[in-house]
Amino acid sequence: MTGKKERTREHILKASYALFAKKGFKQVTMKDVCEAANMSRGGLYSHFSGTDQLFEALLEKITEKDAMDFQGKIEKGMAAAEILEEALKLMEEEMRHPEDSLSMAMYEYAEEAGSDVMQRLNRSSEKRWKKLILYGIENGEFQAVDADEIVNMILFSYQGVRMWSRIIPVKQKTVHSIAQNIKRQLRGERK
Amino acid sequence: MTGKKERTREHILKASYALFAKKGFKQVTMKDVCEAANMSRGGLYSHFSGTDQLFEALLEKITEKDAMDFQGKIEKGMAAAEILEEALKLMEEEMRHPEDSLSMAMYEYAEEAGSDVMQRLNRSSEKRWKKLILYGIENGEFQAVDADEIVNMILFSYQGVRMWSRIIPVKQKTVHSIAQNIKRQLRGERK
DNA sequence: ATGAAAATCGACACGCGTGTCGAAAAGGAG
DNA sequence: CTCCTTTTCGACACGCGTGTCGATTTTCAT
Repeated sequence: MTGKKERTREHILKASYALFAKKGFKQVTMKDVCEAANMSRGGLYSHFSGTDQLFEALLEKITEKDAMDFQGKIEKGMAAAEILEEALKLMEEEMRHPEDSLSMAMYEYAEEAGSDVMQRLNRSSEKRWKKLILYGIENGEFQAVDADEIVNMILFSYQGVRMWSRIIPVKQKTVHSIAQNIKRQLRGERK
Repeated sequence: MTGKKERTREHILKASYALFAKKGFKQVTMKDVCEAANMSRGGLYSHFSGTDQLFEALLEKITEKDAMDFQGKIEKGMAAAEILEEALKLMEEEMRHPEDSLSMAMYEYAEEAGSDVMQRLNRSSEKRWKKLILYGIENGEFQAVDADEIVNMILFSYQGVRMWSRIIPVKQKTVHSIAQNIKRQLRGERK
């Protein structure tokens, strides 16, 4: 008996995800949301006071989901290289379907709402990746290059491609060669 | 005697550049522009029918300026590596002052107006860079790796950093190491 | 200097999204 | 089933940006 409120809240979040992914942040109005969720403006406002709060709730829900990701795999004893491989695959996949990702909405939101939330999010991404890389170094799978720098490189390259792939056709090959480049640097290869 | 119209047109473009750089595309209203240019709404509308047209005019003016850039230097016989160095320096500089660049506005504009303009712009960037790289290969300065791939890598990495640097603090070192990476790949170095 | 053409003004009506509020409906504990 | 609480509804007033238009001022060739 989760309560009606909780249930419609989930319903709204689910409905709005699709909207934000498709249209970005600013283009989405409360009117859009209530249409997508099949409810009235008044009803919607009693759950979320505006698109800002709605989007924040959405972000929270999503990030808490994949926060556990790396950590769990590390604890299971999976090889760092393998975890990396999976993560890169996932990112490549995301880039093939940019219209399903929130990256653009996140950018617009950060632009409007001030960068605090985004900086926090970014720091948490950095932390997760750094942990993975240090774990890999410990295991002797990765080379002891500057972990922070590599993390930055990974995150920025991907953010860039992810965002622009919504606008400019990005070739499979380009994405792939970025991934290769990352792997090569981590392995410390000289070829 | 360039004609009043021409002159105020330039004046408007100049005033709006600062606006677009600071606020992006969508946040800029015709009202903002006429305030910044010290003129009335009616007057402004007799020059530009809306922010779309205004921004397009601005883009055109800007891109035609640096279109000649590489070509001119190549013709002067400057070394490819030196041209590259200068271009990278310029980009690093731009990233230190993201609030003066139109990158965010360009992205928002593309998102709204459809990607045609942006794709055209991108193709022209690609062409310029490719020409430079081929020129470098011809001279024996660069290695004959896949030119298209490298160009893509350059453009995407920079776009990504450029945009996110408006939101997330980007360390000097990160930007620099991206540049290093590009140079290394072009030189075909193995270290 | 002068008058036709060009450029500018600012008030107007409009569309759209917002956030609120009292009435109506649905929920759910006993 | 009943009754109090929670949730939903949709109409309202508001703010803001838009694009237009006839009146007014400025420009510039003669």
